[in-house]
Parts: sequence; structure tokens; C-alpha cells
Amino acid sequence: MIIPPWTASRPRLSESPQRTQGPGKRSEGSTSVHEAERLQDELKESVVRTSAPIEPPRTVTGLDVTYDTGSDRAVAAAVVVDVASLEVVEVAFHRGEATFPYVPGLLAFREVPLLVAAIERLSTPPALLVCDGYGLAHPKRFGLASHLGVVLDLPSYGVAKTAFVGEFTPPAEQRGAHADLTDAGEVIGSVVRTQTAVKPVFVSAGHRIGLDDCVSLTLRLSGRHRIPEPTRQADIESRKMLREWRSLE
DNA sequence: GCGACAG
DNA sequence: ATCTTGTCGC
Repeated sequence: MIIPPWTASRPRLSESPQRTQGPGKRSEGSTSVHEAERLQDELKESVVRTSAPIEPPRTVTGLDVTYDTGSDRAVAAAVVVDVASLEVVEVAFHRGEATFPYVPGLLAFREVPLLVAAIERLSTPPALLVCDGYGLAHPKRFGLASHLGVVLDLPSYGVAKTAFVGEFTPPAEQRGAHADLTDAGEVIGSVVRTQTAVKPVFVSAGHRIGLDDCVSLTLRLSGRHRIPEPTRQADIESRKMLREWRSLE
């Protein structure tokens, strides 16, 4: 298994930026956010963008992280789902502590370490990763899904619940309808209606997968819920595990 | 300068 | 993300 290259320079929580100051606006002294941005610029060069269709995977791995209130304790879950039946095949967890604060645009530095640890505990190697967040639809075109895909060199994409970057015209109300998410003149993702008359989700490619495949997979994986089963189950499982962890302490 | 800002 | 009750609807 690959060792994430940035683990050697984990920023300290004591250097967390305050709500009122954005990344890069802090006075000299700490370099955590700047360091992360530098690593981000370096890693993004490795993203593979493509429009070539992939062979439909038999299973996909959904990922999510649940945080403890107040502290930075967290549980990451990796859930393998069978694409044909939407049944959960395997679940793996990692209980740990987030070592980087939440900073818009730098979510990967907070969640990737936890997610990688959970993925490493799976008995079967993932074929495709589905993340809770964005991939190319990111200010630097390198969101969580892209970052994780590059670090593990696996195909990946993201499904976010709310808007972050880009513009779009709301897709039709029918399930399956979708509209381009554009920014600076390029299509960076798709706003997808996974259920009729339900708020759409934001889909974007992460690494080694085309947007069209991401959209069709998202629809195939969304049984009767807004959120596709892999990440939905990862959310449920990580919450459940955090509850258990709390109860026995 | 001001507001917005994945999870 | 998380803090929170009830409530409307399939």
C-alpha cells in the first residue's frame, strides 16, 4: 500500500486558521495551510482526466467520515457495495483523530488520512472510490475525490450534497435529469437529479474516470434515496461506529 | 473591501 | 461536520 506523501508534514491543529481569516491571509509564523496548498499544487499535476468509458465495476467503495462533537475524534468508513444488487459486501473502519482543520478547498487534508486508513483495512482492493465531496469541481480542480484517487492511484469521483464552485441551471424535476456544472468556461461536473422532485446532487470526476460514467453510475447507485448507496451507507456506518465508540468510554 | 465557502 | 422536535408524506 502506498504511503501518502504528505503525511510527513502534517499541519498542527494549533495552527488552525480562525473563522474570520481565510487561507493565506494569516500573519507569518505558521505555515500549515500554506504548506497544504503547496502540496496540493504539486499533487494535482498527477490527476488523470479522461472521457474514455471504463469497464463497469462489479463493486464500488463508498467513503465518509463522521466527527465527534467538539473534539477531532472521527470515524472513517469504507463500504463496498455490489453494483448490481446495491447490497453491502464489506465494511471497514478507522477510528482516529483529524489532524487538519476544515478549510474550504482543503478538505482532503482533513479526511484523506482517515479514509486511507479505513480503505487499507478492506480485505479486497477497491475498484472505484466514491467520495462525499468534490473531485475536479474544485477551485484548483483538485478536490477530495481527486486527491484520494491520486494518492491511492485508483479511479474515483465525488458526490456532494451542496454547491461549492461552478454555475448551473437547475435540472428538470425528473429522476435522471442533469445539467452541466460549469466554471471559467469549462464543464467541471454535473448537477444530477437522483430522485424526482428531490434536491439534486453535485457529481464530479476525481481521477481516471470520465464525467459521463460518474453520472450514469451515480444514477445506477441511487436506489430510492437522494444519496447513492455507497456513500449513504458509509455515512450510516461511520455514525453507527462513532456511537459505539462513545458508548464504551 | 465584502461575502461565500465541499465536510 | 455538529447542535436539535416535531412534522408532513410515501
